[in-house]
Amino acid sequence: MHDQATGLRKSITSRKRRAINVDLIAVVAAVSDREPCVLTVGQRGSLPSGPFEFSHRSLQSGLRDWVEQQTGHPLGYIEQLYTFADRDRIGAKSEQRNISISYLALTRQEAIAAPRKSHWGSWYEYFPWEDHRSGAPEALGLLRPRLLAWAKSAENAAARRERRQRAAIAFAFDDRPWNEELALQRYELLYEAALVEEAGGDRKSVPAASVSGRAMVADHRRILATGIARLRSKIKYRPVVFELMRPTFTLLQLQRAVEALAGRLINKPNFRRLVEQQELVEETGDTSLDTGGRPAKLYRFRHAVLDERAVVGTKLPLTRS
Amino acid sequence: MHDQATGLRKSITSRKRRAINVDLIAVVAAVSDREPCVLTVGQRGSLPSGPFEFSHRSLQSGLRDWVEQQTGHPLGYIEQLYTFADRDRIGAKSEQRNISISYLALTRQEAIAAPRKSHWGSWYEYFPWEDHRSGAPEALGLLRPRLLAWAKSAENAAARRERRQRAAIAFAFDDRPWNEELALQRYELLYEAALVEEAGGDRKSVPAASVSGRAMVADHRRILATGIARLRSKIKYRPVVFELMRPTFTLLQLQRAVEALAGRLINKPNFRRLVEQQELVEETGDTSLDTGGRPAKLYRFRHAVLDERAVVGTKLPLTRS
DNA sequence: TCAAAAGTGTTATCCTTACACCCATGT
DNA sequence: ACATGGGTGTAAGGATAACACTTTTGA
Repeated sequence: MHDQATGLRKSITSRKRRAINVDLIAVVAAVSDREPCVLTVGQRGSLPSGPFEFSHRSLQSGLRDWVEQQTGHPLGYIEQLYTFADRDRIGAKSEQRNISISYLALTRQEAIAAPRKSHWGSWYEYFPWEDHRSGAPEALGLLRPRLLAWAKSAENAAARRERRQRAAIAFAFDDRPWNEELALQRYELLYEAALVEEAGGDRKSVPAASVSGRAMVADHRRILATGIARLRSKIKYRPVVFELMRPTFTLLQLQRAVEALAGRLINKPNFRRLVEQQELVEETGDTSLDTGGRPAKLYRFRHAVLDERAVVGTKLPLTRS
Repeated sequence: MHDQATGLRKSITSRKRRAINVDLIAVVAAVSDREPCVLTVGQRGSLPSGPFEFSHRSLQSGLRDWVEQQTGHPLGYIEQLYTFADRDRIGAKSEQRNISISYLALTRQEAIAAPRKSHWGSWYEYFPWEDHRSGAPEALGLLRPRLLAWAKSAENAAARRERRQRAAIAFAFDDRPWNEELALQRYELLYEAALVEEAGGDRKSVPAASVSGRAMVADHRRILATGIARLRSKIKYRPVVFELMRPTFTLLQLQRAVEALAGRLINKPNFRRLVEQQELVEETGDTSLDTGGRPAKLYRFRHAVLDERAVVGTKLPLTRS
């Protein structure tokens, strides 16, 4: 049933075989304990994906089918990320045009039915420089001189200054503030500077995986970076975190989840006020005892807010540091 | 050169003819004097569009090619809007799958080379309820009872309440604040309530065009609504208005442009402070005499801001009303 | 008793909003 | 003189950020 569309790839228009293939690809995110995770398939780190086919009722349902088939994981919240095209030369007589439509999906990790060959990995295995919850990560310090060297290696003064400035903004050099939403720009910069494996070139120029992060197949890591950046900006103005939470949770659990996504720490009292004042949650009446300290009130998401207003925000009270 | 890919549409996999067609479609926006405009082609109101083809170097360059070919208009700033799929039944033996990748493009109206069969029309011809610069528009008052009637006509009490509430939020009933960013939700609601021509059904249920707006081909008006909503939210946190301005401009001209896009009035002193304090512009040293009053300083956009920081905002100091 | 986490209160600061007012030009 | 638009100053109110502090449990 799933390969009705493959005939398309065999159509011939001239001497060269030409085909347009439409792929659906998903960044499936969850938060486990305090770690933000992404779902991959296979050994080499691929995001779940598959061709859009005639049997699919819609793009989203096609995506759901593929992810469920490849990982056994049903998807809840889905939003589109970006569509891009690549021209792959497969052989001398064959040229393939790939259109990839990428999505961000949010779930809870325990909702896994049958893991099959799928794997949950922390975001920060792929992007070690993105986790600032315990201060600036070591990877960032090790990347800094290499980025500066890359900037210096530009041809003329203008290009050097421009590279230097882009790196400084994205990676918060010279006492600039860290901006967690620039995850995509940072990956792109590292790619340009050939500091990640996917950029090709000689292996020796790429730092160890603990610094440059785990590579993924093709441009999947770039798509993951897109998803992370999107989610980090979205949690600030839409109540999407709740898609990642269990039905009931404590406020600190909620805070830890947001911190995991943002890769930064949040001021506790201010975060609680923000959440409560926006009426995003309501008490269940129960308390959780397994907190390690004083029992905490349990809350649930007030789904009604989605109807009540065009929600404007869950802004983050980030700590200055 | 442009029809190499059409062979794809003829590939046959079973008894039915099946084809996947990838279309590129553009919302091309400009601001003329005080009116936000969109570029259409043909008599019936179509957005410029065409199939993505093998000869195109990329999706964006394919889009540029089509728009330039159909309207004679070169594009500057482009951003992707959304990708969606539709299943069109063309005949008994033929089924067509259409994937449309939509874009928002910004230009200056005077940049037109040769208008051909293209036409600039005001946004508010298509969406008369969206222009609140002279207070709540008449169309809104006329749509209100029909939306309420639609809400009342739902099957059960829960559905009635839900429709009522959605309409109230989107259209600012019951003294709710008007939110210009909900342009898409408003169009979708009117479509659902069969108050726009595209929804089909009997013509009599649709109000006059001065109330329900000018229809467009297929789902083009929906795509236009998507573009408007995106632009209205984007001007608040990225300096994209400048793509629509002449190289030099007065601050009031800039303000009028933003007001045209937002469909709302802005407080003058606060707007000026905002723009200046964010260092988005610099004086040219010249002044404009054709203002009808005291000569105004001319400014130009400081392109450097794009490099200096990950620009966070041009928030709008909207007036309360 | 102490550690750990829950939870509250207060203050300084900045940004937004509203509004009042003066300036320079053409008719 | 006055209409039109350019341009500045200020003050109230709300949101944010920082931090000090109390409460309740388990070990």
